[in-house]
Amino acid sequence: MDGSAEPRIKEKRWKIDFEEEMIRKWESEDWWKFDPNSDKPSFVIDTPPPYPAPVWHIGAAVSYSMQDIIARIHRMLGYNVLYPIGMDRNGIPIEMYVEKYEHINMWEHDRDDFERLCRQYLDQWTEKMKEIMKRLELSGDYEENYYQTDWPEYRGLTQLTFKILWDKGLIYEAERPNNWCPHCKTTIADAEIEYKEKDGMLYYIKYKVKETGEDLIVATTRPELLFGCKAIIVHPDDERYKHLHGKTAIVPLIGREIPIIPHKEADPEFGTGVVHICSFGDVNDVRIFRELKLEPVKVIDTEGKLTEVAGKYAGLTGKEARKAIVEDLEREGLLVDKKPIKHKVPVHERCKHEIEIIPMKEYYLKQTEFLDTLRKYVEEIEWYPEKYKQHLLNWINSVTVDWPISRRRYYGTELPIWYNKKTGERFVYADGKYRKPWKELPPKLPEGWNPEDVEGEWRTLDTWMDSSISVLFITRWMRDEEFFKKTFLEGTKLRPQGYEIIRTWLYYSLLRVHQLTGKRAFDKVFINGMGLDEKGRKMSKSLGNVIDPFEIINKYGTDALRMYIALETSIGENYRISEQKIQGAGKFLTKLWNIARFISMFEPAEERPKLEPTDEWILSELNRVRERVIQYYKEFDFHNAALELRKFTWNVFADHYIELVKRRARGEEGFSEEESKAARWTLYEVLRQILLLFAPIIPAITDKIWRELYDERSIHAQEFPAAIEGIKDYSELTEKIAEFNSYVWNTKKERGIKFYEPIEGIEIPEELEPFRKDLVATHRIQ
RNA sequence: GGGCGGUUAGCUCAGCGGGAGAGCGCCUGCCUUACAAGCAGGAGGUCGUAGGUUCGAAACCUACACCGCCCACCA
Repeated sequence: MDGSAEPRIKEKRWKIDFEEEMIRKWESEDWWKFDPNSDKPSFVIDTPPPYPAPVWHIGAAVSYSMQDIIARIHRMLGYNVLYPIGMDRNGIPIEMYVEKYEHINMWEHDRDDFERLCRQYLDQWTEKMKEIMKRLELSGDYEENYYQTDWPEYRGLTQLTFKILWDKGLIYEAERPNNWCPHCKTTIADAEIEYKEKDGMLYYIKYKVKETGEDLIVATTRPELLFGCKAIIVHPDDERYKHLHGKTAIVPLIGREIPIIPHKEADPEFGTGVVHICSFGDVNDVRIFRELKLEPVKVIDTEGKLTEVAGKYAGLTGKEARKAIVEDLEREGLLVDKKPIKHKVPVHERCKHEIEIIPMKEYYLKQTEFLDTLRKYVEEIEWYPEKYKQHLLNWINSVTVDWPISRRRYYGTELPIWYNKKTGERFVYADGKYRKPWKELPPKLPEGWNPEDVEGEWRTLDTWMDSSISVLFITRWMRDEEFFKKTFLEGTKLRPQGYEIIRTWLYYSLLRVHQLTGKRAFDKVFINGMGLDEKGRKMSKSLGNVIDPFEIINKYGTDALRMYIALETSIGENYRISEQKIQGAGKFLTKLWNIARFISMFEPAEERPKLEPTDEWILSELNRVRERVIQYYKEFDFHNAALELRKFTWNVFADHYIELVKRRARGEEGFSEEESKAARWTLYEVLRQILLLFAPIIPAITDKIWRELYDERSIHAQEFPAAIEGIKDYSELTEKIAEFNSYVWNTKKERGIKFYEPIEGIEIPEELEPFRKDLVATHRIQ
């Protein structure tokens, strides 16, 4: 009989509409859920909770797609995968947004109402964000294991960790010079600082030496800080100034007498080689003040304005003061020179405003004493790719001071502290329930405290205090012992994230989880690269090269985007996003669809028939590919898996095997029913395995075909296929077969014979003898 | 200043001790009843520069140049 019929797959090509159809189907299914009762090993993915925003960056879409590929791979490898979707909603960005668009000032607005406004916008965006994530085919848990970092349940846990660490003596309060953002009006940690190259002016200012009366020229970019000047340093070996060691300098304008000290931090090559040490121009000043036990002077206040120590300049902003002071110095002949200079200034990564170093009373979390343990953890973790291990080590090695964790902001988790105004005592209380100390009392007060005298803390915690325990939250630490054991204690824990938050999210997570549980937070860390534009530049609003993921998805579909991701991005490398490439990757979907459509014309053979050598060849080649692909998957290398699979599917299976068995499958050219059945069985089997192996990367198209041809139950509920047993291994001959086919096609072309017309005088090489019948039929060799 | 990564076909990149490769683009011929978003064929590179190790180097070593990123106390 003729084994072919009308194809069961009707549409001529894969349509984007099918993606939405699949996504809707998945929503009502359960294969993506973590099953607490399963005996399978747990695999926990501590996905980065995105910060909700009205639009999403294509780079983020790519990163999250990669995480989803990893999740799907592990389900199909036989793991019980916990893949929660979370939203990070605490912190400055939403506050700044509300201030801008509601035209209000946070400090002048009622706090309750301000928080309500924050929540209102966040809720709106959170829903939008979930929609985007679903449309990206992210198979995370949006239900039972969904979370938000501003949930009472989450914030309550953060407060509980504060209390635990407080009781352990790891948190303390101190007044120290801190990074202060005058724009956000809060202290920030070193990890939140970045450096920006700026044009500045280097001013050469005349100091006097008291003992000798000579001039001493100091070069500085910030003359307004001279009110905080407490010392002059010169390099110990600098011949020009050796005679001044131990002498006294007089600060211009204010006449303060300060010591001249030899110190190796002064670079003889820079400026005049003379440095004035002021509170506080930079971390160097902080260090030298501490080293020399100098008493700091507060020159800049929390508003970024000069304090009363600046006399007539008090109340001016730093910039205004600088201008006025420079003018005055110039008038009095104290300014000898000024030169433009390019220098890097520290800015707050959130708002990009220059930070000041100001002594503030804040709470600190001890971290320096844990660095050795963290270094050990870093070595134990499996890194994908390995090279980012060094990034974290570099950061750990640069940590020298404890982490300031209190923030002067509103939308965050408050420090769970109450103060007794009468006695000055402090009460730290938390039990897992979220409380706002500035508006409510704890369930109990220390003995002898009168509620009338109690004042609650208003400050919030650094948002990294919340997000750094995400892995504990999702594994239900302190909330569900059994779940925690099954996931955190017994499971494999993966942290996938971008490299830009290695020193924050990853570092703080390792630190905090260790402090709280004594355990290493993760077994594996996967660092994804960053999306650049076609020319290799960062995407930014100012360059106007930002791509909206929805533009791409509406045009080419999510599967095409994901195929592009797998094909084009090496693990951990930055990648260039170009529409052309996404379009190119999408071509494979059409090809795969048509392969399936072609195969769907045939009756599937239920039982495995006796196979022909050509069938054994493609199956043995498939066995090899299958093994390599699964190995790649285990190493998170879906890039090479995709390349391998595409090559096999397109350039071996479609181009050669399908061509070789077309006629046999149809039962033409005198092939027997048994022989035809063998071809049909093999076609279905190879496609089945290709679909399974491709499913994590292109989930919609593979599932659509799967359901049409194989099983109504989703392909994503399946495991990867096993090797095919009991066949002769012809995989060594793949090259030879391809070469022979090319040779015949070439010859026909040279002789002007159409591909489907017969040809004479072609010898079949001896080693291809087993495939003679299929070769003869395919090429119509006479 | 320190560290890491890179420099291979027009573009993007893989290869990391014995045949210089892929995708996209380009050229030529084909509507061969799965697929023209396809099929078949083809052009194109002294593998950044200079040394060295080796029977043999794009790959290993050294130096240099250029590019990118990270860290750091340029006041």
